[in-house]
Amino acid sequence: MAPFDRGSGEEVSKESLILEAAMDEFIAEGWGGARMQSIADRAGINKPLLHYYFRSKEKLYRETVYRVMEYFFGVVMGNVQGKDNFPDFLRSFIDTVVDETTSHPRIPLFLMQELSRGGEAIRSILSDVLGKQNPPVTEVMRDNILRAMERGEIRQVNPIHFIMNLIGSCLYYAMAEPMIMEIGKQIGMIGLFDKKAFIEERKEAIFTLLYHGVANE
Amino acid sequence: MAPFDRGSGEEVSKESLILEAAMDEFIAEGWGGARMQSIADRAGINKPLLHYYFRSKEKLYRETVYRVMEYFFGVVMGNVQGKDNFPDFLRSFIDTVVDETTSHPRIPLFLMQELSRGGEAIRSILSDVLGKQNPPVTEVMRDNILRAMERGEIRQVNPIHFIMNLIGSCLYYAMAEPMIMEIGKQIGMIGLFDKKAFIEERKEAIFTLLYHGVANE
DNA sequence: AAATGGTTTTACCATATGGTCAAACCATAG
DNA sequence: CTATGGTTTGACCATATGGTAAAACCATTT
Repeated sequence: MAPFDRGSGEEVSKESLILEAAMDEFIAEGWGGARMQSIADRAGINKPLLHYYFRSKEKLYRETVYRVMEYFFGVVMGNVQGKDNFPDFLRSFIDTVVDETTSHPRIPLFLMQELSRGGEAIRSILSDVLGKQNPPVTEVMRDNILRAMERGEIRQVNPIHFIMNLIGSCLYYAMAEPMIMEIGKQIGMIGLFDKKAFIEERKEAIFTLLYHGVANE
Repeated sequence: MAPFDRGSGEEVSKESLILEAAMDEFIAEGWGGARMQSIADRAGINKPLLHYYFRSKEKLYRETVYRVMEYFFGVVMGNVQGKDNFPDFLRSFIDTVVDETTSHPRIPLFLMQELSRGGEAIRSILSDVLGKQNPPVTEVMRDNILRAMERGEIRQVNPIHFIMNLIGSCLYYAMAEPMIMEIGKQIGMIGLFDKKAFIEERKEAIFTLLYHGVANE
């Protein structure tokens, strides 16, 4: 299911159509390169109608960022909460983020691109989105790590660094795929390429590395 | 030293000035949002002069991408080659990439942004840049990992996955700093903030996690 | 001094851009 | 049928964009 499908069967609301189109355009062209006309074209409508639904480019953009983050953090939350066992938690997070970003690689790239605009927007939106979850995913993750440390299951680590390593590892492939393929070819490490198998391998590799990295043997 | 300084003392060549300005602009606004006028302004020259030195926006852009990659891969190469001991190699790589990306966070964001345009350009440029190094950094890294595996110093791992986890971990903070700060605040994990100390902590955290992750205890 | 050749600037163009307005459309309610 | 109110459209505007032509500048050579 694509990020903005309202799910409810046949009819796709025009707003959703536009937001899907907007995301495609913004992610492909960047904020400054995105053209309202192109968004309209992608959505199969005309430009004035765009402005009818979303008054300005800025508003449409912010709404896009908001929905993307809400969607993404929602999915992660859904798969991560309730896992009170550290390996399960770790596996769920990795599986979710890797699967999600490889099937929608535009999402992390879009957010990164927004970060490269300075990060003001993302900061306020992030605080909005997290504020609406309770508890926020971020807290759930921190607590999982803290609890595992208390139980002596893992070494003492600073959760924020562990989380960064985890997220960085999970996002990198989807974001940098074209580079990875080139490097893989260069060093003869990627032969005939079965993407699905590679993704499974990837998830396993991340889990093994990070789990061994923190586990008290 | 900034990426494009020609180093040679007082005089800064006009090309370098322009490329610096171009990078600032492209990274802040994206390919489509970057304005030739802004680049000219940043460089303190006028627009026709821009076209005099770099015929078109496309050419200026490609040149920027090329130099950024050449610079970055060069720096990494310089610090990583000759480290035939695995922990040294790992430390050098982490130190280099973390320091480099935190002092020039625009670099990874710029490349990611280029990836979000589709990755065609980056693919061909990457193959160019790696082709001019001999051996290419990528091979040096792979070989370091393979040798450590042969020596039984580390577990059997797929080098390409290890490299991805390594790069992902090293890049993530610089790229996502505004998000991290927000999350850090949310989960009360970042107090009064000493950035320099945090960076050192970060490098240590990456090294410890990844080294324990692969080492044969 | 005159000529040369690289550099810099002024004035400009065709086109594309975000955005608007008023008219047209169209389903539903009275 | 007619009125209502949300939706859709064609025509349009002020402005900004990448790019160019040609003239002016200026240090060096002859």
